[in-house]
Amino acid sequence: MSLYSKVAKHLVAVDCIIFGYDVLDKEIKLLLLKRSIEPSRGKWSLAGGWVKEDESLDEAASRLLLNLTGLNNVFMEQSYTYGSVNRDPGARVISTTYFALTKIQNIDNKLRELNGAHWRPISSLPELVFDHPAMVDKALTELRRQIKVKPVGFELLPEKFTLVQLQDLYEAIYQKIIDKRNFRKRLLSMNLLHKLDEKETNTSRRGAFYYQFIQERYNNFRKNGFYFNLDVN
Amino acid sequence: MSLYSKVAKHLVAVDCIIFGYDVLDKEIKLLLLKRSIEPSRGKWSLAGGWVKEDESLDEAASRLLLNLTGLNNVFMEQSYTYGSVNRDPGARVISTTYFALTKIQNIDNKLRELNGAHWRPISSLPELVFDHPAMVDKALTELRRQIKVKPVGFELLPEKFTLVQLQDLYEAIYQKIIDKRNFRKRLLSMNLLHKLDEKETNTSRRGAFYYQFIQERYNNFRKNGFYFNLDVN
DNA sequence: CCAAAAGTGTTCGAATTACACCCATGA
DNA sequence: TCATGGGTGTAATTCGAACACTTTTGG
Repeated sequence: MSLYSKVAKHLVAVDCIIFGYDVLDKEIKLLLLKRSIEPSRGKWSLAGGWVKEDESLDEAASRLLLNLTGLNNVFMEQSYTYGSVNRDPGARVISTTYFALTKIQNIDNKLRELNGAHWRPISSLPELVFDHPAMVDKALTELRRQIKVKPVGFELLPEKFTLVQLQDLYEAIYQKIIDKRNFRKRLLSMNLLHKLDEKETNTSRRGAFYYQFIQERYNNFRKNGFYFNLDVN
Repeated sequence: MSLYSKVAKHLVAVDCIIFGYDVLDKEIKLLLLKRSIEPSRGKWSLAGGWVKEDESLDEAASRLLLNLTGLNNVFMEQSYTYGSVNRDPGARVISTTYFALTKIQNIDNKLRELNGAHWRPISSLPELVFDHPAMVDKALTELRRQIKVKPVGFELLPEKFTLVQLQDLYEAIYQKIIDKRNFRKRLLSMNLLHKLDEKETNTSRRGAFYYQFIQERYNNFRKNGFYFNLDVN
């Protein structure tokens, strides 16, 4: 510390943009909280917290997510660092955002409620504090970009899912209708999916087969890229 | 400040990955310095500095670039924030990187030399301190990604350039040979370039026509994207 | 007149898009 | 038996990739 004395130090926070996907109402949702402290107490915000002296930014983000949802080992990636002097009216705070993709049905709802966190669809978000709307925008843009190149979509679905559910997810993210036959053709040609014998029978009489992704191929795609381009300008 | 008392504060730095392109030897270069302070005094590093209390991260990065090169209003974009606890052996420092694209011939060489900064080709970088190699890698990946989607390549070229020079630049960035006819076809079909009457006559007897980009269309492309895909796997 | 770099079109194959009907099932 | 959502193939078009020769000019 002595080496770098006489230098300004800063409050550093981490804010998490936690995405979830609701298979039933086919909407991308964000996990949001009501602030319990001033400033802007009672307004909605992303899940945020301070970075401790002895933890990395990544660790801080994971800690926040764990405390809020009970989830560990979730897909999470740094998005952007917000450093305007007056972005937080309470003090000069520098904040790094992370976006996480979670399986909505896996989170610990006791923990969630204890923290006053709620899922809200991105199509009708409440008013967010500070520059949190910009944070959400940027993370969403990043999600749309990445989903073309990594199979991140699956992080949002349950372990077993139908092709219809998978397509619904992509349509929700792109906000665009996708041709069913072309979609299936592309996906199945990747040899990424394993068809199960089981059917999902709640949404239709006929039932739709469940699929799982083949873990090995999936990991490979995560590393080397995916190229599933639905070319949404 | 009082509102957020009792919270750890951090040293926050900015590091700039400053790219330049040398038309003559057709290489992408980085502007690097020898550290004048401990730790690692004498080793090479990116241009870095502390973030002041009353400036944003963006401002800090611009200030560093200005002090080092005399350049203002340069293409500069935040890349990533590095927050491992022990990344800097001297102290716990959180550092946000920015990458800048500069016209190598426009920088103030007096200032540059005064600061002990040198251009080094990315193909043979000296050993860099700390996690600076990772910072460079990430910025380079980002540059390669962006050049497909925004016409950022032009930021690295002089105002007037030949099609050969432009292609050389793309080849330097991609490390890949591009078909001359296809390259020109694509580029000219975008109506982005304006052919001048003047020729560059140093590199050939015949001479190659200079081009400029059409500012209006250029700005438009920067906003809305570009789709200049040379599809490098 | 020749060496050296600039400039210029066409063909082929692959990939993407558009598009409509049959199937299985429970009520 | 019928209403509902699940599942399937082919033809047309577009786009990207490959490829070689002519032009200009200073020495």
